[in-house]
Amino acid sequence: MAALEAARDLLVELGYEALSIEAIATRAGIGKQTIYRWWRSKAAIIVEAVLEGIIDPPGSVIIDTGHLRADLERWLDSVVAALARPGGEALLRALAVAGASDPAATRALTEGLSGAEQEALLNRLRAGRQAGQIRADVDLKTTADTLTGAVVVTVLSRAPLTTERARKVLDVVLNGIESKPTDLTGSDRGLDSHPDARL
Amino acid sequence: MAALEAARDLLVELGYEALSIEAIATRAGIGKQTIYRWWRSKAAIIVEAVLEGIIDPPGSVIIDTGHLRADLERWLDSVVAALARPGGEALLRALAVAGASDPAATRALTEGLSGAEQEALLNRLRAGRQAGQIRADVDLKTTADTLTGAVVVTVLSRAPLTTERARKVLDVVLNGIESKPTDLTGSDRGLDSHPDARL
Amino acid sequence: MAALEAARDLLVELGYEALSIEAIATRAGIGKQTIYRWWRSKAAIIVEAVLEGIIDPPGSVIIDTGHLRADLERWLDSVVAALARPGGEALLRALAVAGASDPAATRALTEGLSGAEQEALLNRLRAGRQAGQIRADVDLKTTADTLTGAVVVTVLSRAPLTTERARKVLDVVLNGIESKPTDLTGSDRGLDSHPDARL
Amino acid sequence: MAALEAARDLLVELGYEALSIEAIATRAGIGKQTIYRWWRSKAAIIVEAVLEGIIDPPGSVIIDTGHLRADLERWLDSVVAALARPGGEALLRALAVAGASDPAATRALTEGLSGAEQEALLNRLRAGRQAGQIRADVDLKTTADTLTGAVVVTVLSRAPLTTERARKVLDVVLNGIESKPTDLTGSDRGLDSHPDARL
DNA sequence: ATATAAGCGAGACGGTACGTCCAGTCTTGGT
DNA sequence: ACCAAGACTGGACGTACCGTCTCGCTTATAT
Repeated sequence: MAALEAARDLLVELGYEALSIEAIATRAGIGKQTIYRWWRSKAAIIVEAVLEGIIDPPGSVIIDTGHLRADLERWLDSVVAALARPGGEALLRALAVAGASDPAATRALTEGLSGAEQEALLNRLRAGRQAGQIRADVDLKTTADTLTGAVVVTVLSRAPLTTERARKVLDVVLNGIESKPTDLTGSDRGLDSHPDARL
Repeated sequence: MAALEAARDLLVELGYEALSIEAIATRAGIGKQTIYRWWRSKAAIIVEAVLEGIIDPPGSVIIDTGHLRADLERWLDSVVAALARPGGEALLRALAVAGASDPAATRALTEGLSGAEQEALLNRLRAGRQAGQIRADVDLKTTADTLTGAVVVTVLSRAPLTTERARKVLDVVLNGIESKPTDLTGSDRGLDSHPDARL
Repeated sequence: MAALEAARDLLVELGYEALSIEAIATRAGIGKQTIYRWWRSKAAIIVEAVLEGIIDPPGSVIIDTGHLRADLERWLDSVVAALARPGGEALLRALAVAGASDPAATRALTEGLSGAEQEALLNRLRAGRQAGQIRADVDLKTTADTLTGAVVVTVLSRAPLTTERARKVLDVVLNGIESKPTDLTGSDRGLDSHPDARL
Repeated sequence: MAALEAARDLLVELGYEALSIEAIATRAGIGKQTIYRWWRSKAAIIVEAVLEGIIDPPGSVIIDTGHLRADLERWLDSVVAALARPGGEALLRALAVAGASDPAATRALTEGLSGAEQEALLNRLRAGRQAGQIRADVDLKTTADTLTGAVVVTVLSRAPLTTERARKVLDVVLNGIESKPTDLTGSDRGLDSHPDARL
């Protein structure tokens, strides 16, 4: 649909707030009414553009090599890379605003976008649990949300989202922060052969 | 300032997007120009109202009883309670939108609001580290962001933020998700030497 | 058009300067943009209202009974009567201001309004010339302007425009002021040869 | 007063409508309140500037050489010249608008400006009547108003005010337009040795 | 093959809010 | 004590969009 492509272009040029339905219609060379016939709001247009892949979302890659930490690192790296593309962070912010403004958009996004993205992440975590890499009593949904939450907050607060930061987040989520007084041998520390894991 | 109180009231009544500077001026019984003289944007008004305490942010209580987990539970409970107040979640969403719309607002919020809130949280974490309750190599800033991030995404995605959910988040962050003490054989550790583990 | 009627009413109530486009739109129950779509300025609205007859201009009646002086007297009387109507003088002043403010309005008024009004007057004068009642070398356009000019200045200077005053103007224009028939000696004519008489 | 000079400058630069009291105060380097202390309105400022000679009015010269027509021609020429100066016509229009907007300004102008200007013209006409050059029953005030009225209307209608036009006006007012059937000898025509009198 | 209708572009419409300018009043601080 | 400086409420400016509403002009079916 020309409207979605026009919306994408204008979103990049102007940002979400300055984006107007009128401008989308004009740019797309279609009537305003046609837009209203298909979408309820500005947020709905952007959401659909994302879900339809016209705006390519800050996609990420989740694979399963059997090594949980490595896979999650790879995933976080791909997220960082996706957001580092021009307009990547702006798009995530736009989606956040669209979601905050419109409950329907929120639902569509969490079901659609996260339905692809988060589900893949969850699957990897489930596999990790089955492989005994993840404690059985951990809530995997919470884990996924915690990981993405750290990313979202970083972007919303306009802090630079670097690979290092991603590593630190991963370290917290994988290892927790509590010191284990019962495990002074550092049995699992030795296994952590990544000296830069918490740079 | 009457403007800030009017902004607060209208924010609760209408939400951030529907909030207009004209309405704030009318409600406050002041001239529109006066608002423009003091604030650059709608976001700036809300930010100042929050920082000045006219809008009381979803504030929280952080105390130090020496028991880290209990203190963090108490803190998260207070956050949940604050957001459960009428307009609490809407306010957080409004702040997120304000921050996403206006870089200056982002900075002011992260420095001001988190400067009080997050700093207190960080202090508690530092105390915990000194007390040996937190691993020395953990990045405390990341920890704080991860905790708040989980809260923020939950609210932004309009999922119910319950005490249970808060407990689960805390469990992940405190304990991590990796199973360790029961798995001293390092069954999956062999993979750790994958050369591409941190690509 | 509702806008023109609203403009007319408000012009009478408030006067030209206090008249606002916003008030016209509100009174007419139309959007402000609609007004801007059709007219460039406040002056243009008033001008069109006059030309369309929504505001009926201080119209006058010019007939041809063959008796020049009587016809002009009748015309002037009708002008006086028209201006004596409530808002009549105010309207003329408003038109003067509109014309003074906006060159386009000036043109429209002189071509449109005077195009009807002045043309009729000119026609009567032409008929008078053909009938030998008016000197052949008199510039009729100048004559018409002189008559209306006397009326306009009177109104602009807020002097009472009475039938008596109209009669006096007519006397000047019809007869001239120079005493002639009784002064055939040309007592002051000797000066006529002054070389600088028309510097 | 600096305010009057600032008003004059801004009047030339911007025109009457675009002239603002705020701009006058700023330009004059004085407080707005000071202006309101001395003048009631924008019109009042302009009027006083004219009356005080800060804005020099389209002044004219009326002399008495004994030759009525020549003197009036000379006067009209000086009026034409004054209005031909840059901003001359604009000033007259501004005064017309000021007068139309503000009754007090009208009075001040007609008493002040015309008190100098018109009085001199009236005096010349009175002298002409005493010399028998003007019919005894002519209303001299009306005559003066008719002459100035023709000038004012010409300027307001944005028609070019030329010497030729002034001559034609003078011809009408001096000679009248009616042909004199009882004076076929053309006694007074011969005296009119100005072949270009009605160009 | 022609009539009917459905979808579309275009854009006018009544509105709301924008951000700016100025009116006219009031307060403050320096001379 | 005055006055420049300028903040204040109020209100109009002219613009941008909103979401609704006709308009004609395609196309595309259904008679």
